[in-house]
Amino acid sequence: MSGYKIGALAERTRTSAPTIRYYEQIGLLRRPDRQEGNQRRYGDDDVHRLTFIRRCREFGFSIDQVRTLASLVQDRTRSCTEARDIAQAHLAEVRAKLRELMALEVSISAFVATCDAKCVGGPGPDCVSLDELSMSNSGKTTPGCNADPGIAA
Amino acid sequence: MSGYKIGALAERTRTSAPTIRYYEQIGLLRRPDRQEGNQRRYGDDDVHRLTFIRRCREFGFSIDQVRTLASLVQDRTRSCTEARDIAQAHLAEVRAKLRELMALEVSISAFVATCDAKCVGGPGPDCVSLDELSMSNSGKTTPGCNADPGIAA
DNA sequence: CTTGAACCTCAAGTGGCTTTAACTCGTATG
DNA sequence: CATACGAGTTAAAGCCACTTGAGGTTCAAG
Repeated sequence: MSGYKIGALAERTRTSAPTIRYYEQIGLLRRPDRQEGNQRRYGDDDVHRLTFIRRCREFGFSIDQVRTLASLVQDRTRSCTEARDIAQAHLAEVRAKLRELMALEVSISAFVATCDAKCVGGPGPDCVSLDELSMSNSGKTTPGCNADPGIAA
Repeated sequence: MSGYKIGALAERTRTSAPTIRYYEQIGLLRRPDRQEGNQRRYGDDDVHRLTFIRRCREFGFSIDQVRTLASLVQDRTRSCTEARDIAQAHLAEVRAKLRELMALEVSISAFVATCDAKCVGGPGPDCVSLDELSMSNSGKTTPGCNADPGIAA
């Protein structure tokens, strides 16, 4: 009657069963009661907590950050400002990665454009686009790109 | 006289020595000659190839993609169009991730704003921002956010 | 000759799961 | 009642692209 099996919990939270077991293993989810036959049984509490966890993960928070955020939900005496600080730190990371990717977009689309311009008649030994990538020239990367892409994802 | 030791190669290509050994191990770099005493000796060819590899990696190409791109540099009969195709595929990935991150930025900054608005006087039991994340409501995520963030990085 | 930095190899750790293998359990049908 | 099948169980390995650590050797300077 009451209680979901792992498959039901997975479906409700758009998670996979192995992921749920993994979260249990790393202590992110509690170890649930077992029914006869050793199968896990979950309740609505678990649905809520896992929904929360998955949503945080979708937002790109690390497991460790999620761990902290989840503990804040429990402890109402801290909560909001601390959560905001974590979210703000994460926001800074997201924005940094965003800048990186935008620079990357410029570089790679420039590379593609160069290829198209120089090799119109198909492949040939005159192609220089690739060679330019192995030149240790002064900071300039792909022709037309002046952004430093930094370290990519 | 001629030949760089691994540290010199690392410095010239802004790589670490372990990474160079790792690239050798996975067959991305050739196995270099050894001097007396078993230390690796590299030449300018290696500097060029590794520069190329690192630049591709900075552009976010996977090791496998780099492997192909590097082989294209060797084989001039294919080269340009094939390289462009790889770059174009990668560009599509970068743009997809870019869209994801932009949606994420909106969601998280909305969350931070909610925290700031609702918990002006410091932490308290009235904070609801966190709770909203565990509600299994209809598609809406963080208040003020109507984008589907999808799967994060 | 001694020191200490740089080199060597091999193995394990990182994050966040996914996949595989080999097993048991629960239920529906013949 | 036998059996087939899906869903559950565990433990361990695999993924990516490195990084880190342990423990030993070589090289160049003083």
